[in-house]
Amino acid sequence: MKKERFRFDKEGAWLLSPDNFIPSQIFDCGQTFRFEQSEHDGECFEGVALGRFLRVRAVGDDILLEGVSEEEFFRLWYSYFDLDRDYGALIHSLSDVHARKCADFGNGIRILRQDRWETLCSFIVSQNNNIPRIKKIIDTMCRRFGEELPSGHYAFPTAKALAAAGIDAIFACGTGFRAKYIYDAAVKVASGEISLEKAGELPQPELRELLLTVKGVGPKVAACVELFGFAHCDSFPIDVWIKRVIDKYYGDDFSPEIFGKGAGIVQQYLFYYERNAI
DNA sequence: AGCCAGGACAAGT
DNA sequence: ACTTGTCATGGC
Repeated sequence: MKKERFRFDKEGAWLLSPDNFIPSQIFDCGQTFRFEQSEHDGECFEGVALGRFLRVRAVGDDILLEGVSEEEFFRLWYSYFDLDRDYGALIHSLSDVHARKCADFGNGIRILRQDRWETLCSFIVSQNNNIPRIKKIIDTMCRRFGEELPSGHYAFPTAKALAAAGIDAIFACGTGFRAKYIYDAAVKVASGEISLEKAGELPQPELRELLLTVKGVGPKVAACVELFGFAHCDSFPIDVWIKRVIDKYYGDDFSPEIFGKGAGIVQQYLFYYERNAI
């Protein structure tokens, strides 16, 4: 987005008539598990991201990030909301009919560039689970092992904190059989055996290989971590919903490549449409 | 009661 | 290289 489309005042940071930015679609499309709709005028979502409490309000055609300074906006949220990407151009470039229909339906979605550790841990929790329960489990883990913020909310627990907590304490958050997986990921990251910082430099195939060394991380979880944590927008997570989509609209010889560059983003349109428009 | 959920793993063909 | 049972838990 161009710079004249932002404004900063005592209320916070404003996105002035942003393109392809609908909070309910961004926060409620299954990419993040830490935001909830709240009671305010207009569409409003709040939650914790990047170690900070954030409230996002739609005011008319504009979006307000409450209490966010210009410095903080460009340091954290510009990248978090992927504001450099032209989603409109991507949508218009789609030649596949069904994908285009889904993209038009979910045209307010943006792929969040989330914290890598939080993304890895959250999508381990997600396996064979449903979104409301994933949110509940993650909320419990944050309350028990995350740092309390000035706002009274809780940050996502660090890998070090979860490694120190141990399997039993992680299990007690309701994680079930995933507790040992979360613990393994926490130990690998906390010990430095896996550096998520350095992993950002890796090309996608090598990053995939690295992620698969974590117990409980298979192709689907790895793809989600690549897409939502590492901005690899060609990574294409296939879960039970996308399997259904492939069976219904495409076929056995389906390949994400038919969507061209940015197939992972298209996947998100397909996912959102299948869950919300049917 | 049985099935499903943003799956992965181990054991068995 | 594929297929199948298992893994916790809660909601329907």
